[in-house]
Amino acid sequence: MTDRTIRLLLADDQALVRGALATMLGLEPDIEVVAEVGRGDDVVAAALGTSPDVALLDVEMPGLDGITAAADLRERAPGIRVLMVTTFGRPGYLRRAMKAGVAGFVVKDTPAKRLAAIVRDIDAGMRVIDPALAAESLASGDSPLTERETEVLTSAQSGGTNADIARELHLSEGTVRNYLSAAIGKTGARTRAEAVRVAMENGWL
Amino acid sequence: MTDRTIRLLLADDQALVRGALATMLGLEPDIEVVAEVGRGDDVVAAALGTSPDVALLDVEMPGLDGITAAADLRERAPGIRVLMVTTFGRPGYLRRAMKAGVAGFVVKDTPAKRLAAIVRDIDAGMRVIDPALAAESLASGDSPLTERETEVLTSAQSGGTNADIARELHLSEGTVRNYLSAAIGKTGARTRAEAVRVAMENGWL
DNA sequence: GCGCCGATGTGACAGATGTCACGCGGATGT
DNA sequence: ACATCCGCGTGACATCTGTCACATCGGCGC
Repeated sequence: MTDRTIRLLLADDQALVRGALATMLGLEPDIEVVAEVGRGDDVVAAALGTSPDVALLDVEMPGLDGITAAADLRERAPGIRVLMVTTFGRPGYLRRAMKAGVAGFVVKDTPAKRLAAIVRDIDAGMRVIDPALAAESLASGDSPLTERETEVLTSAQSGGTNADIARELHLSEGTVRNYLSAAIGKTGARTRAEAVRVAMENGWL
Repeated sequence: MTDRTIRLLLADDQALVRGALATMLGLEPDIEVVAEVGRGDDVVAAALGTSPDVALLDVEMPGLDGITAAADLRERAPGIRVLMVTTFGRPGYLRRAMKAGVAGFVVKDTPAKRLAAIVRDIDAGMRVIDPALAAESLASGDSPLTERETEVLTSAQSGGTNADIARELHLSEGTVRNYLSAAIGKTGARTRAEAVRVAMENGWL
């Protein structure tokens, strides 16, 4: 098991970051970057074609978000261990990522020097979770919002009126008002805009 | 002038990205990374202490945003040429960055291989502007919002009521309503939330 | 079965929001 | 000097929002 080369798949939508990470990790003698993709919906195909040991996925990607890509990967290529890397430490991301069966989750604040070590740990079968994020996740807990409330809040993000939201979700305007009122109450906000902000910050959307 | 080493200052709040860029650019024989900072308000001090030729600044940073940092740099150390690098191609950023006197502006979608070449061009006195961004900037034009309208919209981002905004900006509630009404009209929106979204997308905030 | 809860809806009401007309003063350009 | 624009404000008005009480219906647990 020692002296083996770790085959790595890299997925990040920002070419500059992707390239820089590839160069940096490629310098490690025991790591070989075998695939680089910039879209979430290219991940599975690249993985099947290059059979990496570890897949390093960004959460935010066009086409398909990293978490969904991770879930797909688990289904189509269960042997590949996934390490999620993300810009923002939204607690909701962590929860969803864990459900998708990822092996590790770190934020981009992690010192660059440590990344190679983390990749090795992941390859060795360890779980690596950013401790600050894990704490945040426990603190913020599960979403208190029901499915409908979440839908309504999501629809409210774009700034439409109750009538707009009602049309979009095929509900009556009064019902939309009720859900929004409930969501506002549960988030401790005083307006819909504030509720949207709070829910987003907690990863409930 | 040839065969000289380009001294580079790197500023990005994400340690992973910063480190990866430093490693990658450090591999170039004619580039030396002489300073790495993660906060906008550390840029000037680091620049004065290490006298770099080129400063590569991210727009989004805690403490002080990259554009303001670039303006400060221009004042305190006018010899240093600034290259802005950013995640999102908000047209407003480009305009403000140009006003701050930066020498180059590229998005993080730029292929990693090109970055070293761009740094060399910047050092050689060239201007490097992402062409897609430049076009977008022309298309979206200058902000139609007055200073006050912009302030009120900015304050409205957090989701507070008119009364909250009035308190924050020391205005009367009626005045806040007027500015918001004007901003809503100018952005073609129908609610404040929509106006905030439109203004953000156009880089007017 | 019975109770509870979430989804859905209605009606009513106070308060917030968006629009409009209008006023005043200061800065700026011609 | 004069017009014009912006900053700042007031008052009035229609509409939208947020809250509450209440009702129906379908699951789900016990």
